[in-house]
Amino acid sequence: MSQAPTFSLGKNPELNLDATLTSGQTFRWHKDAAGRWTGILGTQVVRVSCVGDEFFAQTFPLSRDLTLLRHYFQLHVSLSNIVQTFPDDPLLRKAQRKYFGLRLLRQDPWETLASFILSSSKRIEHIRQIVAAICEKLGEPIQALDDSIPQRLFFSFPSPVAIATSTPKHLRACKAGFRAEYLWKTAHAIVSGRFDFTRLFRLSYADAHRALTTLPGVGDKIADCVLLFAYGRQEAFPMDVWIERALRRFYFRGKRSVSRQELNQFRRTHFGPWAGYAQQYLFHYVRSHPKVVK
DNA sequence: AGCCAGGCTAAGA
DNA sequence: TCTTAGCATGGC
Repeated sequence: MSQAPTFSLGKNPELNLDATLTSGQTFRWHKDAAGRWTGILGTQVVRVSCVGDEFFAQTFPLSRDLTLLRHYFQLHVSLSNIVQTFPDDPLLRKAQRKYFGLRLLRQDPWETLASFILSSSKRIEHIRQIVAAICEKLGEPIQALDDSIPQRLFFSFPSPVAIATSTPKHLRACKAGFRAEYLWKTAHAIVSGRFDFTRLFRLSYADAHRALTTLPGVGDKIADCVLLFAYGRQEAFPMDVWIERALRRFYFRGKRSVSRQELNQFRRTHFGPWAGYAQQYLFHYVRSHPKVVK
């Protein structure tokens, strides 16, 4: 058998694969002993790595068109320009210094929506387990016929139809718990045409956010995750327990009496035009250094 | 053993 | 309009 060729996507010093792929925006990438990352984009298995400043990729089956990867990693986006717009405070300075190269991905809307419905009140490691189980049970098998891939069988992310024609009971067998009914009902809303997530691209942030929260299992936080990680809406600032702790501790001196509404007002105004990016740096930093907020 | 996790929903104040 | 119990599950 053969080995797939490796393509260069050029030099990019603004790409930190480890930070990007472990920062809780995506749940299906795996790192091998050589430091390469393997993931699934649609029905294609891809393997990426950085050597020095150079970004390399292999695709299975072979594809010479790397447009998909460039789009997924948003390689045209200048991180240094973005980081410049962040407010200047000690926490953000530390986060961006330590994890510079952390990029927001542009992921598939349905996979992002479904994954984050499954994410609620779960640790990232466990979200990965649930998503993996759902893909194995309901996704389509993908063969990566290449000698250099140890695990040759992968699975696509199950379509809305696949989820909808499954059952909540089946989804619970994937350890989805109480999120099973949410995912199943949301899949039905999409299959039936009651909800069209391609339409969201043309809506304002506020309207898209409102539309998403009509879905079962999707509230303010998950809507923001979907808008940020799949639709590229930089205003979205997902506030989970970690971000909330960080805001209270570092921007309100740990004052307990700060209301939720004050925090909302703050996150919408303080972080500038790339607030979503700032949020991702904060999140990854405090989650990697839990003691600074606990 | 008890607590917590990239929350949401519905009931009650 | 705002708070809060309840909801599965696994890891520490």
